[in-house]
Parts: sequence; C-alpha cells; structure tokens
Amino acid sequence: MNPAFFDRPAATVAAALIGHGLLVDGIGGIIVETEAYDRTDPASHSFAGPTRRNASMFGPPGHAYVYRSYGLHWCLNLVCETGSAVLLRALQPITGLETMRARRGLDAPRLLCAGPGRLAQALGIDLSHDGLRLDRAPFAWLAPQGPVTVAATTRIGISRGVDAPWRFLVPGSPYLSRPLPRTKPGADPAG
DNA sequence: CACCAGATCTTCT
DNA sequence: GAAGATCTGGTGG
Repeated sequence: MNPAFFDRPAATVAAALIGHGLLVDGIGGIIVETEAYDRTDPASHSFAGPTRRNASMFGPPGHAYVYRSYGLHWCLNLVCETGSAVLLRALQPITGLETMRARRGLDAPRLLCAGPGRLAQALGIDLSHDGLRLDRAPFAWLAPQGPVTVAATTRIGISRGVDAPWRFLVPGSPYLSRPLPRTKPGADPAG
C-alpha cells in the first residue's frame, strides 16, 4: 500500500479500504467494515489533543494506532491525515484460519474478526504494533479482487458524534460486527 | 433475541 | 470517581 493512500481524510480512506485485503504476519482477510475518526470529531480520541495514548494519531499518515479498549481489548487503527484515523471493525477471514481460531478460541469463522476487539485478537495485534509503518512487514496489502459495494451508516458504540455517517461496510456481508441497519425500521418485514 | 453485569486500562473531572 | 471507538457469559421470553 502506497503511504500516500493514507494521506487523505479518514472518511475517504475508510471507504476506499473496503474490499482490500490486509495480512499481519501472513494472517488476515478482506476488510468489510471500517469507521473514520478525525480531529474535529467529538467521538475521536484525537478530539481533545495529543495524549500518551493517541500519540500515533498525530504522527505521520500510513502508520498504525493501537489502543486498549475498555481495559482489555486491543483495537487497530490506520493513521490518515494528522489527528485522524480509520478503525478496522471487521474482516472476512481468508488466510490463517487455524491460527485465528487458536488465538480466539472456539469461534465460528463468522465471528473470528467481527468487531474491532475480535479482529485485533485474531490478527495478533497488541501495543507492540502501535506506531509501526503499514507499508512493510508485518503488514501486507492486497488490492480488491473485483467490484466492491460500499454503504455508509452512522457509527457504533459511541455517544458523541452519533450522526456522522462515517461507518463503511459491505452490505449483507456475514462477517460484519453488526448488520447494516434498516433505513426504515418496521417497514417491509418480509425481506 | 433482548437485556444485564463483569472484566480492567486510559483519560478527564 | 466516571466514562469509554468492547466482548463474554448469564438469564428470561
């Protein structure tokens, strides 16, 4: 992946990443769900300025930002323009299923990388990856294999910035952390 | 399937 | 002391 790819607004990068393959030490799959967080976004770790934890978000684009969520899960972000990043929320597992299963336990393939914490655990991500360049080992990237359909929705698990449509996903993918919400709740239940 | 609580670290008040 | 970009295992319909 060219470092210039990440030197753009996080929402642009988050949408463009859908369909790309990501491998960490040869293990990974196809990105099916991302979220964007930027410097002016009250939901972003960078909103209140630099801290020890978010230092990588204020470093150069094309590096990893890894943080601990709720005290026990790791989450993997890709740093974009200064103070912005893309949170990887779900992959369709492709390679290294055995290793992912060993790291995660007895999960069905559908759940191995369905959520930022699960994804990081399946890929073996921890704080040692924070700040690493994304264009060299252990990271490797694969271009989309064919046409990619991308939908944008509001983000998950936040209490501020809830209206920004900065969650990007493959509609109907069984590997999402949560399915695409219905645009008209209650309508057309026969679907 | 819905709801609830527990685990446990970083930041902010 | 409280909240947070989460996941798991329990209970109840």
